Amino acid sequence: MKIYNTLSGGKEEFVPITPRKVKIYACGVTVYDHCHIGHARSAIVFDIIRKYLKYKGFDVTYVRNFTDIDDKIIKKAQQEGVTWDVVARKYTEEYYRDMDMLGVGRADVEPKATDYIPEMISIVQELINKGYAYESDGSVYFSVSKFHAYGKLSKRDMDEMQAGARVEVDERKDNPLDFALWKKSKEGEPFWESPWGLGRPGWHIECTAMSIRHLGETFDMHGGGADLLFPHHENEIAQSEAYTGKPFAKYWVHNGFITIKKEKMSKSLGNFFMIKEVLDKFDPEVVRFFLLSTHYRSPIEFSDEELREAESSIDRYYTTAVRMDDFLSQKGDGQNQLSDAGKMFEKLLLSFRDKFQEAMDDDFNTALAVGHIFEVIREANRFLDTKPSGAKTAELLLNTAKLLSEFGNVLNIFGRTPREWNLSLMKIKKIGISEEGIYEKIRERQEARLRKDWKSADSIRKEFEEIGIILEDKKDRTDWKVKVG
RNA sequence: GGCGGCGUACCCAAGUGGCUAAGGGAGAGGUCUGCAAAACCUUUAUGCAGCGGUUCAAAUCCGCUCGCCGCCUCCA
Repeated sequence: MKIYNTLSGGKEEFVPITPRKVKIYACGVTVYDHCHIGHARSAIVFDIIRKYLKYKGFDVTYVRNFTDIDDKIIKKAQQEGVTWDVVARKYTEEYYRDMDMLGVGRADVEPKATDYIPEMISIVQELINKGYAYESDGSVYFSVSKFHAYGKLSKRDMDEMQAGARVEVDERKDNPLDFALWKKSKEGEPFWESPWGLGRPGWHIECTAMSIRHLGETFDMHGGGADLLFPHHENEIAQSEAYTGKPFAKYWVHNGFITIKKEKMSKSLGNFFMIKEVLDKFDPEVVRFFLLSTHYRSPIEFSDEELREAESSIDRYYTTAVRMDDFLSQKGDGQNQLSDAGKMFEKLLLSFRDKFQEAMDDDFNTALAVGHIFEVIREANRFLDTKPSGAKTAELLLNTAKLLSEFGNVLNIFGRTPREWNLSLMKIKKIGISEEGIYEKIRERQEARLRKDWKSADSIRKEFEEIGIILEDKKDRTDWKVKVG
């Protein structure tokens, strides 16, 4: 399989350091505020990458950290008149709530920066000993000029960056590009004891400490949002490789941004949607599906309209699932031959696992994979339209359902029953009728239909339509579903 | 200024050298249906921002132009 590596700027054949094992470190969130949908994208992307690698048979160790001490947390704590750890705890809990609602799985290890202070201090000390870092007025800085490969990830030239002069000049630094490994704490700020006095870790050093501790000095994949590329990941590489003398992460994977009206969603622009407010209007599966319908490296435009389209797509799956379930719950008539249409469908079906994997093997092309899934769905519907029957057909449709759920498992979609999907839609769209109430009305309408009282039957259906429920008359019953899109 | 990306139908989107340019949504027509819905079929890009070039062959490679965006400062 091929993965795009930011370090090389191209797709590379994926070869794990240890055969069949993959070690992934993804940068998580700084717990100082609510999570927005951009955080969700990153979490979902790496969740799917991890799932697919497992599906392919790799033994995956996935680490995703929390930054629970930094300037923003301290600022927030001061604003709210609480201590930093209260803020960190509050937003960590909120992060978990959001992720649970979204259906994003936990990482195997979810370390917090402040649990690794001794490790960080010892790395910083070693960097000083090796001459890569220097102490200045109680803080410690990494000397960028000592690490000659600096800029290799973000493809930056140190001289040009200095010419850019957008870096804050700090008297205590030898070079404006040097970054803090350890920061002296000011009066009233949280602190830990260190050889350089009271202070706290710089932003980047935590990832070095935690990834090395849990994954080793060199590991397979390091990821995060594209905005972490510089300076965060560049600095991580510098301090980690200077410290160990070994290559840090082999593959660097960065997800693209979510945009609103073509602009990057960000806190500073104020154009962001919190995860919980999106989930107030859309089912979590819709959000996940939407994010997977565009390649993870591309920007993705976020809007209600796009989400409604995603909702319609998912509904198409569940509608087809009902048709397949209906067939499977029927008794076969003993006919044990597949029709010509069945044979053609069977042949086609057999090719789809390869197609799905081929798509995912190509830098996790979920958009293409989803396209293939909908081809299966169309073909399944087409086959069902031929009104097939028999045990062989049942077997074929069972295999179809299994295949779709196999793919769905990897992408974390299609995991529910059609009924669960519709009940969830009812809740989200705030349709004020119970499932019982629906069936009662359906029975009433059924009686009218038997009397051929089409007027009454149609008026009941009209009532349903007005509250957002669609009735489907079938051979032996009437089904209901929530109107989507 | 430096570095990077994008521009594919009405909308979203895959495709990065070679069969009829995936898939979803929307629209129109049809089949089915008491009528619907769903499903299926047909239809909506002789063309992939524009111009030029390389090639037997390009949406796909190269050059230029136009438009949009990102990073270079905390940021998923």
